[in-house]
Amino acid sequence: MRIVTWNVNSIVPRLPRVLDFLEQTAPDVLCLQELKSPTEKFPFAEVEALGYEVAAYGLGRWNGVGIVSRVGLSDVVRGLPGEPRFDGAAEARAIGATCGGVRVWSVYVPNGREPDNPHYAYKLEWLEALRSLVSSELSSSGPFAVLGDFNVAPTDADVWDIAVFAESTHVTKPERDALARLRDLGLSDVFPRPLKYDHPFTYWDYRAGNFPNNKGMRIDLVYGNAAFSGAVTDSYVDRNARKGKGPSDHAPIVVDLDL
DNA sequence: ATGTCGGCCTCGGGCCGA
Repeated sequence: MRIVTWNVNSIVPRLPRVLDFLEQTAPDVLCLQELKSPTEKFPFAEVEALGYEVAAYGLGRWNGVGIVSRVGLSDVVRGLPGEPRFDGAAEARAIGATCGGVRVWSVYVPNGREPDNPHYAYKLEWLEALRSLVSSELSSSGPFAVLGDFNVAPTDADVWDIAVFAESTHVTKPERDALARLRDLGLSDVFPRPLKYDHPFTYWDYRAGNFPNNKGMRIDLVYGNAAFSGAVTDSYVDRNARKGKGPSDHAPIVVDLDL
């Protein structure tokens, strides 16, 4: 089985690339983040024409997540139980489904903005809701994974220059501790291989030539339980999908499993 | 370079979010 996670930075302008990716890379399951589109505006017909089922969850112009599968799509859950709201509004940042016997969650963790911004406290609360969800879902021992844009770089090596992030979110101890608590539940970081350079960054800001200079971050992650991680045969960041005209600012992570 | 994208409101360009 091949499972992919990809923050596409808006599904509508990215659709040609997503369709091409589905044909070329042929994932069985594709977890999407940052649809930037309400559910009803998802391009269902174009994706379904390639033989996939779609579960999308979008509540407006921001956020939005989805799961695309050609190996079944059942027991869909939209949102995390007990998730916090931001500024009084619900946001579409998590969707779960069972695909080909694997329980999969596609997540788009809040950015946090700055450490003193209310969005940062919201981010930590959201990660705690994710921890509760994972804790409850791990009572079953089948293959399970949370994949997506975590907006946290787990270690200093996961940013191109830690000095640049001295006053920033994505690298603070509370954020990293939240990831550690997820791992403590029995998940492990399925660490992908890079296709180029020595570190598998997954995100490069559009500005200032960050991508050609490889000024990237590893903030898209695959956290799997033992049944999932033990079945992994390969994992890589498809940085080729970040190249050319009209890319997302994130690259997909491709995970192959003996499942 | 405060550097680039994308959505939205609204039809030119500003604002917000990342």
